[in-house]
Amino acid sequence: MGRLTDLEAAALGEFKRQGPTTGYAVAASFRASPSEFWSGSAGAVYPLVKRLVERGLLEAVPSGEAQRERTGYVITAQGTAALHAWLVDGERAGGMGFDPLRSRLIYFDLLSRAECDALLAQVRAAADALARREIWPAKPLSQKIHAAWMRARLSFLTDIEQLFSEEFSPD
Amino acid sequence: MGRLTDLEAAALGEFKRQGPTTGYAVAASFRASPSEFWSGSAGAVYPLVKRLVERGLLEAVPSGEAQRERTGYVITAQGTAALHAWLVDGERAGGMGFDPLRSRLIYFDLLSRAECDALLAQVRAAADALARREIWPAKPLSQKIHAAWMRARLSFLTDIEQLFSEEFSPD
DNA sequence: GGATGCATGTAAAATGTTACATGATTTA
DNA sequence: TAAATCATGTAACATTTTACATGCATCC
Repeated sequence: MGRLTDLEAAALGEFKRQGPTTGYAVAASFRASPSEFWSGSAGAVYPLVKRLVERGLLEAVPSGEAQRERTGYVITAQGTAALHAWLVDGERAGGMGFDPLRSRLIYFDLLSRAECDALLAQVRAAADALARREIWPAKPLSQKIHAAWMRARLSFLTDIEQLFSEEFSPD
Repeated sequence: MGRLTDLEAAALGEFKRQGPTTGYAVAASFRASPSEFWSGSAGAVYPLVKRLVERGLLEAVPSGEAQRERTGYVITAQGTAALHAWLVDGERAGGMGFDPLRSRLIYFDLLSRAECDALLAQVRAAADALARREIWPAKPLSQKIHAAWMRARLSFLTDIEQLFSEEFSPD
């Protein structure tokens, strides 16, 4: 048993979504993510797929007559159940997660105003670029979720800029 | 050389903030974080401190006459430089990070409307609780940053609820 | 014919989790 | 005096990164 890690769940989700597909394709999906959190490295994905097969959550499908080395996998009923349990886990879904800017802001008092301004400007530029980015899978709803996230992130940035300009200004 | 990981940087930041202090105290700070990302487990922190000392970023301070076993550490000039470099790294600061709800929403089509509503309700309850939470360190600015983040997260949630109610309603 | 992409994997190293183990001190 | 907190650490295990290695197929 044991709960799925986020990576395991995401991999199962991709196998579910993409039907019988390869570890390579799932790794590529991870690499295509706008989040730095999903490296999609071979060293992470292939052993992961192996473990999921051993645990009965994924199943290899026999390749008809393969001209090229290639193993397709599908999610099993057990795998779907495990993925579903991960999906509806409200406790974990309600966590704060990780944000690389938020982590830094805690120590913002070690920066000068100029450094702080420069940092926020770079983050805003990155956020603008991410907001414009087409995400994968190219489904309208996914794009809307991404847009909603980026909107929230930009409004956070605006609040922070406001907060810091007050902080630095003489009062 | 090598860039600092986020955990290394956060540890250095805490040693910097708390002055000569123990690994135990820094671990406790991590555990006090509202984010599930900072476990503050002994097995993570003590080996980390050891590595940071070996790399010359942290330095043990001789304890006067210690009644209890206890090693205090301070950040070195090199450590401060490394922490600073991490802080102003706009490229990393501009990343999307990890959000446990966002990760799940990608696979939202595997859920029924009722499950989806239940999940979002739980996440909203968690976000409300987090928004009210006093964070550590109890500095007004930290609290304001936390509040700004939670505001952004709640506005994201509202957008998502709106989006999904449109998605589920017959059109 | 060479670059790129598809496809799989491993090996070494680093990192982190979980659980255990110890013992002093402080508080109720 | 019992429980909680301070304080340090290790051992086994799981996971992930980085880098290497291979070979086929396709595109230019």
